[in-house]
Amino acid sequence: MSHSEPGGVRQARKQRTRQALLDAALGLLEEQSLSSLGLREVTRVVGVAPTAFYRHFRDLGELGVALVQESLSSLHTTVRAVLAEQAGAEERIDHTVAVVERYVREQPAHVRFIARERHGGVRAVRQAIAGELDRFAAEVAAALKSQPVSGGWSDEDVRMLAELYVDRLVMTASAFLDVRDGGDQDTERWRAVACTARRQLRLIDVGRQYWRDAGS
Amino acid sequence: MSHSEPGGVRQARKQRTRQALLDAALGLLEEQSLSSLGLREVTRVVGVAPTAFYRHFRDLGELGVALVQESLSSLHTTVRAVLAEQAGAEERIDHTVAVVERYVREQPAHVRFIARERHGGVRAVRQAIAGELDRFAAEVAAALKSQPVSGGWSDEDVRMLAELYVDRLVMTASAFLDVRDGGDQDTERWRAVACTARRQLRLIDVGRQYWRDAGS
DNA sequence: TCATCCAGTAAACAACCGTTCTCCGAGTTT
DNA sequence: AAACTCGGAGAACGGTTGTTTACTGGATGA
Repeated sequence: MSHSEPGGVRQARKQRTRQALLDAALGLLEEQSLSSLGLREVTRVVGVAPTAFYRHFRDLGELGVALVQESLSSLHTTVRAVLAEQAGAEERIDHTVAVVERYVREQPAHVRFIARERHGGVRAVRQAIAGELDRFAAEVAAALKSQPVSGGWSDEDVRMLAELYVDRLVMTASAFLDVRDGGDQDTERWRAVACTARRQLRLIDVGRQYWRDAGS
Repeated sequence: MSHSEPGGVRQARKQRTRQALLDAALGLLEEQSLSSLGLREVTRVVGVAPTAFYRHFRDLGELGVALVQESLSSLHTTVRAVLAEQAGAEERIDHTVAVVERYVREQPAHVRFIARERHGGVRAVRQAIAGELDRFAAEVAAALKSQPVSGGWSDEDVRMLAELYVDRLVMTASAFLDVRDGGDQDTERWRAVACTARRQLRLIDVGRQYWRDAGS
C-alpha cells in the first residue's frame, strides 16, 4: 500500500485534515453554539497550528456551512427512500419515525447542530439550513403530490403540508435528542416520544384525508 | 415629585439598571447567541462598570433565564385570552395567527431570543424555555379538553395535540421573523406566511375533528 | 446625626482570542 | 534531478475576556 494513485496523495492529506476540522468542530458544538466556537479551539483538538485553519476555511461561518451539507445529506438520502416506497399511511408513518430514531441514535451531533443553528446566530449558516430544508420540502411536496390522496389539491396546499411535515421531522428529532441526553432511562421516555410523534403524524394525515379547499 | 415612598428609592434604582442590563443583552442577542455574548459587552452598552454585573446576576446564564421569563410572560397572557374565548374554529384560528403577528411586530427581539435559545448552547436557558413551554402546553391542553370536540379523547391525546399547537405557534412566529429581517417587501411574503400558518392550523383542526382513537 | 449598608467604581490579573507575516519541507511537476 | 507548490509550523501583534480585590459615596435606618 504505497504508490498507486497518480498524484492525489497531497490532496488526500488535505481533505483528511479538513474532515478532522469538521469532526472536531461538530464535537465541540455539542455543548456550545457556533457563534461562540473559537478557531483555536478547533485546531487545538485536531492537533494542528491555528494558522492551518485558513488553508481550508475563510472563517468559522464557512466551516458551519460545510457542516450543514454534511449533516443534512445523510438524512436527505435516507428519507428519500421512505418517500419513494409505496405503502399504507400507517406503515409510512411508522417507517418515518423509525428512520428519525435511527438517525438521532447514529448521528446525534448532526441532529443537534441542525436544530441549534437553524435559528442560531450566524446568518450564513441559517440561510444554508433554510435552503437545504427548502429543497427537502420541495421533494416531500413532489412525493405527496404523486399520491392519490392529493387529488384536487393546489400546489400551494401541497407545499403547505410538506412544510408541516418537515418541521415536524426536525422537531421530533430534537425531542428524541432531548430525552437522549436528559440522562434518565432511555427506553421509557424514548418510547413515549416515539409514540407521540407517530400520533401527531397520524393526526396530520387524518386532516389531510378530510381536507377540503377553502378561500384565503 | 421628590420624597414620597418610605424607602424604595435604592431598590428602585437597582431594578432599573437590572432592567437596563436585560434590555441591552436582548438587543445584542439579535445578532449573536447567548453563549457568545460577553459580560463586558453588555455592561458597556448600559454604561456601567463590568463588575456591576455581579450585583444582579451570577453569570450570563442567569441573565438568560431571567430573559426567558420576561419574553414568555407577555405572550403567555395574550394567548390565554384567545384560548378563553368561545368562538368557532375558523375565528379562533384567525385570532391566533393575528396575535402571533402582533407579537412578532411588537416584540421581535423576544421572539428571536426564544426561537434561538430554545435549542441553544446554554443548558439552563434551554431548560427554562422547555419548562415554560411545558406549562404553556398544559394550559392549551386544558382549554382544548373543555371543548365539545374533544369528547372521548384521552388525556394523552389532548396533550399530544396541545404540543403540536404550541410547536406550530413558535415555528410560525419564527417564520414571521425570518421574512421580517429578510428585508424585501413586508406585505407580500408576510401575508403569504400568515396564509400558510392559517391553513396549517386549519388542517390540524380538520384532523382533530375526524380523529378516532387507535392503539399504540 | 451618625453608623451601616450596598450598588457601582477602578485597577490589575492571567488567559485567551483572531489574524498577519515569515519560513519550512515534503509532494508534485517538468 | 531541479524547480515549484502549498499545507502546515512558529512567533508575534493588539485587543478582549471573566474575575478578584479594595474602595467610594449616597441612600438607609437607629
